[in-house]
Amino acid sequence: MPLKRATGAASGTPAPAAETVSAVASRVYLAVALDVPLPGLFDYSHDRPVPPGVRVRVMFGRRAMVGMVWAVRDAPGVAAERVRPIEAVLDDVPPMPADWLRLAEFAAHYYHRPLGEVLLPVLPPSLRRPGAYTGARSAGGPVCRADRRPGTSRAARKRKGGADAGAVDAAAGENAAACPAPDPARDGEGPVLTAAQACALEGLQDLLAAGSGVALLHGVTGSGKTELYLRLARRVRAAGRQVLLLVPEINLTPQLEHSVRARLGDRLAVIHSRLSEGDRLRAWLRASRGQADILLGTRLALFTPLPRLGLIVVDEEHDASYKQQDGLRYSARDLAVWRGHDLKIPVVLGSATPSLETWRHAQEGGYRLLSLPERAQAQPLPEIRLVDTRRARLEQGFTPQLLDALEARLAQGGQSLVFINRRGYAPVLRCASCAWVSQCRRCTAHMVLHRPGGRHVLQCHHCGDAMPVPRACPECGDPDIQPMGRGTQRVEEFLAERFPGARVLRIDADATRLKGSAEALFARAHAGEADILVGTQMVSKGHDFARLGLVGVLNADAMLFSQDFRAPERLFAQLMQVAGRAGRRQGGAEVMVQTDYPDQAVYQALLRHDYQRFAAHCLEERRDLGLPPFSSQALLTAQADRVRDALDFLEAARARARALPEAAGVRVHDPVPLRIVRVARVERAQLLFESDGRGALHRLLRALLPGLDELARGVVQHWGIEIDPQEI
DNA sequence: AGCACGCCGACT
DNA sequence: GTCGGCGTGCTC
Repeated sequence: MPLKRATGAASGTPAPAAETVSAVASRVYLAVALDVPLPGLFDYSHDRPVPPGVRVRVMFGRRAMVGMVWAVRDAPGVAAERVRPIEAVLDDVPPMPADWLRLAEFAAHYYHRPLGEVLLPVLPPSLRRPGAYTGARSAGGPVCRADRRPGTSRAARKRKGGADAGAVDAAAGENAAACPAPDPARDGEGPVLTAAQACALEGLQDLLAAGSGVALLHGVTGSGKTELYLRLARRVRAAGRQVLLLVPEINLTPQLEHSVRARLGDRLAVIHSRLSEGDRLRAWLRASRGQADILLGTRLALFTPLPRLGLIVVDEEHDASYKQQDGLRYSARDLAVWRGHDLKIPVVLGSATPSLETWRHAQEGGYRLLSLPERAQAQPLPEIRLVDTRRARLEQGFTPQLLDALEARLAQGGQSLVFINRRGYAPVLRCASCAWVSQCRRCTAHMVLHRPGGRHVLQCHHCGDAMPVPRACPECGDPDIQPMGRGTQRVEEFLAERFPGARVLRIDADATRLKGSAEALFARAHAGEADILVGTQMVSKGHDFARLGLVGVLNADAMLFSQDFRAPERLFAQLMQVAGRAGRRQGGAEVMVQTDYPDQAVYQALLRHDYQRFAAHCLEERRDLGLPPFSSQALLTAQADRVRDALDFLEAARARARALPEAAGVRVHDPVPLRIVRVARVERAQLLFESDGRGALHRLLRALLPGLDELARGVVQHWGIEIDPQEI
């Protein structure tokens, strides 16, 4: 053991000489998880054991990193001379609790990623940057950000002096736990429940009484699911426990935050990725110390330590946003169910159109099914009409029927929503005389025409590349280049021209890019400051627009013929959801879906608002084809300069997989290029693994994946594994 | 993933 | 003569 190093290395943590001496005698090794894409843990030496779940600063190669202690060992797993000392033990927050560590361990194992890639990225950013720690305790506030401006860090250091409060960090959680302080004045029960709500609430309370289990709250749009969440939350809190309330999108937090505050008071914290670092850390600390009773947030909020967690609610559980699309590709909904099971606490999944995975569990009795078949305020569901576009004379994509309906609503002073799931002005620009189209230089995709405030720009939605619109065709010089098709901007422009008196408001990712603008736009929509809303799926979720009486859907068919076997399910959910925006407060609402294929099963089910039959139909199909939820899938993805290399790698991986004894019972499909082969000059391909049993699939991956790096070397830039992929 | 080292082309 | 291109190799 390198004695010399023990004294020399203590630069970060000055310790009295005597302590150093005794420390050397009891040198230990800490297995540390680091956020690097390498398997396993890394051993560092230290003078005394440190409990798992404590952050440490270490040197890794040439850079300083924040890692998390996972275990204490008496001997290193690598040659002793390679082991370096811990630079500093970061004690600004208490060790991460055991249940949190279990959750992360499960996620790492299930998604086949190293522990460090789970443990660290899910922490607030200021807790994982090596420079952010100054030794100042983070009690009560924005912490020690030494890497920021000197002024800030001085403030932090000043805080440290007075704040011996920080020394009781660990105790703070328990203190708060002992005295939940709900405001009795605000603890009213809220509106009178419908019979169905009362019945569902009873079921949910049984679940609470039982202490654990999963319930699916299947309620049509406007049936008052939120009201039930609030009542449950109130009960859970009264029992001294915390509630985690997950929503799919950031845009849905303000509305729910408002409801929660109004009914349950201010012991609420909100966590999502658009928060500033300071706000995110403060919310995280409040929740993890038990100072907040309700934590409301998007998928990343799932990884907040909650010492008194008593209930998890996943609203709109079917929503694809719960699946993280980069880094660790976890499903927050699935992990929420796991966390609930692990903690033996109830989990409530809510949706008007549950995912087929969840629906099957509910059908087979694994989840308790609670239904709200009617709207809470006695409003009928909107009447849905399919408008056949095959024989219609379209004006800018609109049928005369839809235009008439818009006009009629305007005359009545009602609000309408035109839904088109395509942002920008036009999806492609085309030359009238030659074959030129606005192709992205770096992707196998068209560049989309955008007209922000009258300026014209071509923009690639896949790589973000932008360029000015050419005045004439770059190929043949013809000045006649035309936008083809339409997106939200063009629809907005058309409607403003067509209905000069109407106030048209567009809400999409472009209009809400700036911080706070989404909230402002939604506020205007809610306040009735718009007669016609034009929007993408962003407007279709969760919002409760009081005067909205008409929904028109353009271009729904685009989703109909996707390669993805989940496309019909998603289209149905999407349409049910957007239809559900209409007529929540008053009757006579209508939804018009323009389509070339009115006979398709999806549309027919939609007409009848018949989720159950549609789900049964889909499940039958899935069962016949051996698709999820009747099988488990994993996707091996590869990226290379040329798709040929990616395919070759996947082919080799497939050959290797098939040679393994673990391949029994696992279907290994053919490698295929992705539909959009090239994005940002990188070409992609994938290989699907499928198995009727989850265990067999994971055993094969466990045997296969460790060898793939070797196979990939020099052939592909990157490869990855995605468990339970949502898009294929 | 970073971040080094390491060998071959166009510039102050 | 150097700055710098990114190939490949390592990180407890």
